Amino acid sequence: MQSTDFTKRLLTYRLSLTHLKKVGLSDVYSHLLASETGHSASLIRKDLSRLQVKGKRRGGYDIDNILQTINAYFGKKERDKVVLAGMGNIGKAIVQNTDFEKHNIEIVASFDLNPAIQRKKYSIPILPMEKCKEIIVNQNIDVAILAVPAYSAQSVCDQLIQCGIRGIMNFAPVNLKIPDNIYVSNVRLVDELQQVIYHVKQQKKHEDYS
Amino acid sequence: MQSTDFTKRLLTYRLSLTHLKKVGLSDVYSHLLASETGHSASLIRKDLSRLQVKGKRRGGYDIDNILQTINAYFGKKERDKVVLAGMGNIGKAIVQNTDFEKHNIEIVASFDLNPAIQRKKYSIPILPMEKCKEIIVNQNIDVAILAVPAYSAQSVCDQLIQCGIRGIMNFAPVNLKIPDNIYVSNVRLVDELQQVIYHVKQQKKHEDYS
DNA sequence: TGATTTTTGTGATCATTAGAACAAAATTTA
DNA sequence: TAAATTTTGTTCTAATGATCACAAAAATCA
Repeated sequence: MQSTDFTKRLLTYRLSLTHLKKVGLSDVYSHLLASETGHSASLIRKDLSRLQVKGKRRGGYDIDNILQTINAYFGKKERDKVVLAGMGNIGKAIVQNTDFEKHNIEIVASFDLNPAIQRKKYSIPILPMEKCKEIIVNQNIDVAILAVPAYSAQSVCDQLIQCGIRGIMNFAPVNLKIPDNIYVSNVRLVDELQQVIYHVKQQKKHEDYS
Repeated sequence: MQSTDFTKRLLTYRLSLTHLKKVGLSDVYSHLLASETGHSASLIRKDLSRLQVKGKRRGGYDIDNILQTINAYFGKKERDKVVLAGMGNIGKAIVQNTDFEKHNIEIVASFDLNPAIQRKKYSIPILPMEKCKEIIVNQNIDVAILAVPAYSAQSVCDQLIQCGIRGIMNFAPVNLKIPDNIYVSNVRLVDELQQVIYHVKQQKKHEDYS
């Protein structure tokens, strides 16, 4: 299973539209949204058409209408609950990141093997791994953030799936082995940076020839 | 400018291959690498062919050979240097993440407005924003990690570009306005998680119909 | 009112890319 | 040595997806 570009674009649109709304706009032309997001105007019109968002010819699209439709697309009626595994550097950063909360995503608990970390005070409960089944089953959680070290990633992943987790955002630099009804999104920070470095090098090389 | 799937796949291959090597293998079949990475065997053969990596018919590919070729592709002869802007939660997590170091990427310094953070001890120097030009120009840095709050992201981004930065890994949830010779990779943690949640919901919905 | 301009909405086209399929090579087995 | 098997390497095909281009609509202007 893999993510579509379409859903990714919608979230980009949402980001720009909330910004534009904050700045005071209530309507937007496909062309403006294009320059904000970096996607072409015609692609944006097609995406909106696919969402069945109607614009006014020569009047643009209603921002609130688009935003509501995008949120409906992602089924954001009630709060989404997730769990976190691993309270290392990345786990801490995630817990302290207020953006999840802003988008109505609640991290209900985190699991960590280290009892010292469990005793520290965070805004959410830090529990030993054994509690994971209890929380996931009782609170009916589908999605987990995996932020444990590489060496334990696969086994923690297996445990989470065992408990009923269906989707994982994985920060560990490993290619997880998973059944194909489980959705995994790999966040590879090093790879991402490596690609930026690569593209810059390429561009510089290209400039040298001109 | 945008990232290709090809380069992204190469890094996935690298990840699996280093793992397989560690486990004791020296050769690999396209089929095995396929099951490790989740890409199809024929696509992997095509990618390797494109890299001009030769395999032995019925003998598979030499792992070291692939790894060397991939590293050469990314120009990893010498150490790559980058700077970091922002020492909030994400900035700290990045500085403490040892994976960058492992891949021969050096974060040479971080910039932050807060003098209290500047005085704390980290493995790299934390400097006021004013020092940014000096560091970037003197050390000839091309790439920056942008981990500042959303409200200051655009202005810090502009400063970095002013100093000569050509590529940015951006963690701030904003669509940066940049000249089109600058490469930006957006790491949208909330969006990523939102997509996982979405796909799981979709799959569950789909199951209900069967 | 009629002409002109602006912007949406969509059909057609073009390009990219993944996968299927198969021939060539190499190794094993009988 | 000959047959069978396995795996690469590449061509062909199909599908996806983005852009182009233009018609329809709506608003402004003369």
